[in-house]
Amino acid sequence: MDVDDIDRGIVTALQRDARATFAEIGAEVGLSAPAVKRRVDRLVASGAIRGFTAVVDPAALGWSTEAYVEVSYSGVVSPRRLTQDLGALPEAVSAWTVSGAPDAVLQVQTRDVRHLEEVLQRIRGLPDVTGTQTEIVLSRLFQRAAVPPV
Amino acid sequence: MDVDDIDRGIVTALQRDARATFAEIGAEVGLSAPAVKRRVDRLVASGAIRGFTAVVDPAALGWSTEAYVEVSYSGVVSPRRLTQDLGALPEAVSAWTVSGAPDAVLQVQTRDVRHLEEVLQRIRGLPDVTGTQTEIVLSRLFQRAAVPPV
DNA sequence: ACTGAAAGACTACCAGT
DNA sequence: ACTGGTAGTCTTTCAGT
Repeated sequence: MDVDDIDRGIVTALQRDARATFAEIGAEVGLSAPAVKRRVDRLVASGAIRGFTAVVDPAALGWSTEAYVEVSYSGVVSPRRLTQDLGALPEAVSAWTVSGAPDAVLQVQTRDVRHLEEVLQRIRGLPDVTGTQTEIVLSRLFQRAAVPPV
Repeated sequence: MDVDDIDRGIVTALQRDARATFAEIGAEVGLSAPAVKRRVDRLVASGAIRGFTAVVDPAALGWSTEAYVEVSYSGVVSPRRLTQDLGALPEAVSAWTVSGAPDAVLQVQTRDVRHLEEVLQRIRGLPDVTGTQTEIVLSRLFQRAAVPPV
């Protein structure tokens, strides 16, 4: 599917405020509200837009500790298997494989350090996991949309 | 400010679909639409909800390469300074300080590996930066809301 | 792209605790 | 006083032309 400049403008507007009305977005990109809706529907259907979500302050909801955990496995582990095993952890926010030494990196959000410790024990208890290395986030400097605006 | 179970339910609903109507959210948590709107306004005003954003597939918009960059500085650098310097990079998605060796970790999204290389050179050119260590993301296993649902 | 019907948002006001 | 519900009005959305 091809994404043109108007589509990119719509995506930028929705990244800034996912609850903006179609009329507001239309005013920004020079389109009528129905035309915007059609494009948004198309972007969602094609998968370019995966969804719309609330950006939450974890601390305000009692989740004060965040960490990145590098997980090492013995032998070869498939991405599918990693997704299954690590995705089963409710505290896991995101996971990915990297070009470096660890087999996977995991971002976890926990209520406190004690809770983090408990999660780490659960990870180390997973089959074939040989070790973890954890970096606790001291402060989140900034956090913005995953795709730079046009 | 105190956040009760109904607030947590509203946040969960908005994390799942930030464009849900107040009536839909109300049906889920057992409240009328105006009552939901009042709570959402309060959650936004208090900062518990930072905003609403579209979740985008970077690859579909031509941003195919993602990496985590550990940045080392000479001497002591304040978080304010880090936010300023690293936040000035358009390709920077997020940055944070950690308990380990690097002074800051940076998540960057680029069009391709060549673009990433160019960003790394810009980072190494920042004042007092002594070095970087980069891990390219091979595959994103999963990505979910930053706060586990109730 | 325009129009009409349906749905949603928002404000004001009322009731119960 | 605080929290939620109801009603009325205005805007937005969406399926027809």
